Amino acid sequence: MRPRSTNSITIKDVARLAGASVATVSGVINRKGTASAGMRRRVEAAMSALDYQPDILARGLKTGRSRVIGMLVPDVSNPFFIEAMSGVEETARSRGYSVILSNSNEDPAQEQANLGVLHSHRVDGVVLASVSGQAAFDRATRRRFPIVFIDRLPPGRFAGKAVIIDNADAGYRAARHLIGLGHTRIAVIAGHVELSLGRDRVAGFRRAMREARLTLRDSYHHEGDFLPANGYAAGRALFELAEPPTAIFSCGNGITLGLMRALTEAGKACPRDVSILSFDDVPMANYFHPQMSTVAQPAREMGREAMRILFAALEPDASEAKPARGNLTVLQAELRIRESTARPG
Amino acid sequence: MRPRSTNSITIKDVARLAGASVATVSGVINRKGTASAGMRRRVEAAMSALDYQPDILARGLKTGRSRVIGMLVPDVSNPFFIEAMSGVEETARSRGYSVILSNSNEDPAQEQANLGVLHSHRVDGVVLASVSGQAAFDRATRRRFPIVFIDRLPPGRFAGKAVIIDNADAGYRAARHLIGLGHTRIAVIAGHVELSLGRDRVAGFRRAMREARLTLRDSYHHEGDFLPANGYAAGRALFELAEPPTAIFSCGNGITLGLMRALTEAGKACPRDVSILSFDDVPMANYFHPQMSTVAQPAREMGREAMRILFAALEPDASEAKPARGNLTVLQAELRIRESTARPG
DNA sequence: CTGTTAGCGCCTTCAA
DNA sequence: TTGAAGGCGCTAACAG
Repeated sequence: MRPRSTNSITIKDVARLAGASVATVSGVINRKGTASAGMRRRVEAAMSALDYQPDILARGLKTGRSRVIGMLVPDVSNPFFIEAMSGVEETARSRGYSVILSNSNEDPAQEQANLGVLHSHRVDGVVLASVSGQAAFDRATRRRFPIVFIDRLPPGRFAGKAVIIDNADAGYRAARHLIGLGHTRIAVIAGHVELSLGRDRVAGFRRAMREARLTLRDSYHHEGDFLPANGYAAGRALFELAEPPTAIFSCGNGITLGLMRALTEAGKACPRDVSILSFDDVPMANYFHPQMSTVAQPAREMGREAMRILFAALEPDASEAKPARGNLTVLQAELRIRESTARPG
Repeated sequence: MRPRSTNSITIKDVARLAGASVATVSGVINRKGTASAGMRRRVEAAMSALDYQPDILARGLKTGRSRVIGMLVPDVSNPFFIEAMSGVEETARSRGYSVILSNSNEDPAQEQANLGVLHSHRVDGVVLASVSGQAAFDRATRRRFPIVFIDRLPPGRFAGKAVIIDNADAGYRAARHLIGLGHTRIAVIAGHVELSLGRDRVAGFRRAMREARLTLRDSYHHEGDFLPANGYAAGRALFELAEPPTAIFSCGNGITLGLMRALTEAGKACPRDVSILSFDDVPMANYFHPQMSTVAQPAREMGREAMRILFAALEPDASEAKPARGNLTVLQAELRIRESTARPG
């Protein structure tokens, strides 16, 4: 066995240099306030002289807490998850935690495996954007670390904690905006309708249509996943219609990308020929043309909130304990109207 | 002290259920091949029955290896780093390692702090896109974990490992492309010229200009950082010139974003009024207009390569040991010509 | 106020 | 082929 690198300095080295015992050193590290001022100063001097860093692994072995939390997302290149991750990381670090980022590649098996790895690392908690809701949740439950779901709710009965947005409302308001502009031929490109988030967006959308006594023709309704390919295929089909829609609601940023390409290839212009309302506000997209009108999810805030909930479970005694809300934290999406939506030609 | 969650199952539980000793179980976990076939089967059955996951922290304490590597970048929302990180994560996972992602926010102090945290977590190695080259490297050296630098080279004498691209060549080819198109009034918006990567891009660019007997006017040369604000400011200045450039070389994707906004506000069209050649190929950008001609860095490959180098240092005996190259791995950028560059009006 | 010490879960000699 | 025991660095009793 290869020993730990020999020049790694331990609490013993600090104790020796400071002329104290390891317990004393440990005490000042953890601010137990049980050491005299003089002693504390000597210990602190020794620590910085040696450039000592406590071994969190060893500490974790003793305390049962690793000070690491895991974040597991389906797609690390999706700006939405990046933004959420950024919120998680920022909040975690402010409390002295680190984040292991894990990618499930939209693959349930991968998700299972990664959950196992996170367990192996004894993460104190996990923020999970799940691919395969139910299964993951069952296993996760057994594994016994707190999980906060984000963005996607596991199907079926769900008793865990989650931070999501009100997708039905978001879909509803999206439709209202388009309808208010005067559109009647409105299409929707949905993502995974097996996921509640996918279903809800469409449901809210349909409700607004119904209220306005508008019908959503079958040919104006596409389903699939959240990837550009889906948006592209749907866009092509839509633009080839004898009577194409004058407005399209795209349920995800990936879908929108594919849709934009289809639009270009069809020789159409947005919003002149067709209005496009997208989900997810991708900062970068606002530098290009047309600047997208979007239903913006507070991604970073979702990450922060998920961490707050996790901490509440991890450190129930922490001062800023939140009043115990329900298990579901529902954030509101926000309509951001820019250039891509306009009155019908 | 709160004990480790009581239902966490250990190697002892597995040994008991399998009717073996912990040493035997440890042997089959680590494939030492020292247990009988029957025993091995019993142990494996017990492990899966109990859904046992070895405690990597405890293992690390013993072996001195955490099976975690750290990745520290200046800006997690920059697609370039995301892409690189993705390559790192993928390669790490394939070898049984996890990745702690850390954000220095372009702040040297933050970088120092995070390096300390990573050390505390006893990461086996670090992939670092450094903000403050020299200082970070000094401290890092003392900390004694292998570091592979990526993208940015620390200034001054540098003896560590790094994966970068040939920035001078990239700048050279960028200029050649614009010159070949017939442009003579060519501007460049540089990033941090304190960083070698920033300097080199401009140097290569200038060389090509010189060779073509073209001059780079002072008013056509802007410096700053890699953020959109810089691109925006430079763009405004450029477009207000009595004789504005017909082509602009932007040294980073962030710069390009700001530049595009300035372009729009100036009422100009690309490439009709001005050609724009950008650094960094951001996949998303190709769905918008105009599709960007770019000098594409192999970001994901840089991440992968950095991990390979790290593994070579971590596990020198691994079969796929690379022939010992120098410390610097230089990848080539690739010119991807799309719509944003054309012959001058 | 400070020192001694028993483990946390695991891996690895060393004996049997 | 298997079992017993020590110790990695740290924290928290418990003694002094």
